[in-house]
Amino acid sequence: MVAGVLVEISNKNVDKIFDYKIPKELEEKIKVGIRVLVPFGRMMIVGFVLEIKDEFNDKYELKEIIEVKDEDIILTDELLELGKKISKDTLATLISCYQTMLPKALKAKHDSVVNKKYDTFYRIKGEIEEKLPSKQQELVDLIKAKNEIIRSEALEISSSALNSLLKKNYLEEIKKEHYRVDYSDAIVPKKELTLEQDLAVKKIDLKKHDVYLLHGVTGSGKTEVYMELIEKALLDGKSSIVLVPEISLTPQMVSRFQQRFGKKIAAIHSALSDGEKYDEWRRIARGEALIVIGARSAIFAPVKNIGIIIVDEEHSDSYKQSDMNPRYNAKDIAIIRGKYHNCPVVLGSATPSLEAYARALKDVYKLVELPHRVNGKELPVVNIIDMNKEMKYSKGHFSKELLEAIKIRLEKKEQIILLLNRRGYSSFVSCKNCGFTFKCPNCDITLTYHKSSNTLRCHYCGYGEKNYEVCPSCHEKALSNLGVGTQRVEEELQNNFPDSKILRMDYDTTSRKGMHEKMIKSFKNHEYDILLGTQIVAKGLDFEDVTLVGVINADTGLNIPDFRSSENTFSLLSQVAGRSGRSNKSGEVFIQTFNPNHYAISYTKKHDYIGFYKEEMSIRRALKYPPFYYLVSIRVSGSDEKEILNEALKIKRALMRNLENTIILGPSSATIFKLNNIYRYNLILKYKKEPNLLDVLEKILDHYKNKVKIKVDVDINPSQML
DNA sequence: AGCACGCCGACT
DNA sequence: GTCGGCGTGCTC
Repeated sequence: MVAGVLVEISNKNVDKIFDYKIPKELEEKIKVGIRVLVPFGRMMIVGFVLEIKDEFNDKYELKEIIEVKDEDIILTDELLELGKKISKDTLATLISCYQTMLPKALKAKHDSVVNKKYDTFYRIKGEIEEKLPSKQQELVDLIKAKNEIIRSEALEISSSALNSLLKKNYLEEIKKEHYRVDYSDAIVPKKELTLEQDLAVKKIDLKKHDVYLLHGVTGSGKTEVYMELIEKALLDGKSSIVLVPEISLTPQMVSRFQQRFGKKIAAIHSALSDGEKYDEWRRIARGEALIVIGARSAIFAPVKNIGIIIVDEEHSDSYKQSDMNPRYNAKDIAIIRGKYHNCPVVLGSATPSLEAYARALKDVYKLVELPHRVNGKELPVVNIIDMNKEMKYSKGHFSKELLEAIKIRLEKKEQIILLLNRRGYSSFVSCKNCGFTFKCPNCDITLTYHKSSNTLRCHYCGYGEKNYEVCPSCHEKALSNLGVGTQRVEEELQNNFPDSKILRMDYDTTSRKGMHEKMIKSFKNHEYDILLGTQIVAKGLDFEDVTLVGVINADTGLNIPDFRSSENTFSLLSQVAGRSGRSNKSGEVFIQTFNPNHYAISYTKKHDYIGFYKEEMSIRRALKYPPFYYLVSIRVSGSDEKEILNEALKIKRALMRNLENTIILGPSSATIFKLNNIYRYNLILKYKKEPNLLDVLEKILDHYKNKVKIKVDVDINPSQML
């Protein structure tokens, strides 16, 4: 017998099946989907068994498999097929796909580090006829009563009694695996659904595959809908996967699932150690955990009989892996798995991605709506503050209106959330007088300021011009590059309200394990009056006493050199506005901006998703961006700047020769042009229909696969354009 | 990935 | 003449 093995080296040259003889003594143990140790060249390497066959390849002598690494199958047929599909769609090596599907502990470099832990239990073995000393008898009685007993409990009674019983061979020893993560039992029964929620649940057919877009305003109770659907699947004996953008940022969501479903859940998050992740993975594989909740990679959870897949906050770009291969999108994987299991996939959001909403309108996805808040209240009133006017009176970060509103809420002892938008911190030039920013005439993307050359450049097409002294719009000498730090804003806030208690939450203060959760708890307990933070404060948090939300600088996000910057800004502002007035008290929102007329801001004020959608779609259509066109970004990087640019141009020419209906932009320098002495150039492809595209790209990658000095990375449907 | 083979430059 | 540079190719 011969096994086809894929070795654990992520390199296009060895990304194929190598055949090995199966020694007689291993024949029983070798199964498709397990890992084995094989000799490879002069090395010993772990690989995955992908096929088992009879016939020999007699061109050369085959080597033998050395040993078996797994007793149980770790890649099921479904996951094996899924890996092949991802590899094909993303042009990544097959082995890299399998590796991302598995927890770290199952990868070659780690598997000696993580050990399974066991608990020892004892049971009575047969009849005991002799008369036992009292302590031993006590122990025997206890074990008889409980059927079995854990070692620690036995030791509490008497270690010597236990030892004597063991010596006399009266006890049977049982080893049970000890999981490092423990969940308490379910304690909270389900809430009564509102009519609207109930209707949404009924629209989703659990018996067949369809993709649903659940468009529910902030506070409309999407989570209750998810839980009801999961419960229905559970009654049918089926499991579920729930994806959330970043699980460490949504502890409230996890705890609600835990309270409702108890030990049936497995929460996979970054705070878990490799060993803990491994334990969770095995609990899932054995069917002990039926509800998996986690970030992007949780879509690969080894659940068997899936009844529903939920992707919460589907507009989030965190579902796309963009920093390494395979550059996959968990939403795509969700749909593939949904088809395989013939179960629905529910994409939920208050501000759906344009792609998803466009598909819903075309009936590719089924649209389910939750237009009202569960508390029956209207969405909070949003006030837009024109900071161009404000800046004439004060030089701080706060407008008079916002300060006044904070004062009133503090007096009423209500809570406040302030968002300092730090996304797009990269330098761009804007006019302090009129708010003018420089845009690329070809791409409608904010130009990035390059200090060294004093130029403004477009990172899409490479367009560049010299920086200006005077604002071309209002002719004032008021151009500057903007940037604000949280500490400075905190100081200013404290000076204005010396008696208020301010909690600052950003990536610096929450990086320590568990800090984020602790902060949320203390804010919920009213230990603080004001929560000041970055994007973190916008994510699905539910604070009853928050009645005022302020956005200090709505603009920075608009100036990110990315065609999605308006969409992302609209989405962020809508999300953070939704934190206000979630219980009985009605809420209000203040948004400070230098662009009060920008549509991303004016539609936030009106809570008008559809209006925003229509306006943004017309821009996307005109400029040939998704969802009208598909994008591919190609990055060429290496240490020799001239050579890299040259190769990028060669690739462009090759693409132009082989593709008919594709627009090719660039090469242009990447946002971070030089990183660790590696230069990076980008090409961007836009196309509607190009059947040969994957083949052409594959050929280009093949051409560069042996070149050490030049690296070519392809990102299909990139989520951001850096 | 890791290792051997092989074909040109500066050295005991 | 040789030691060693890393560019190229191969691993069942």
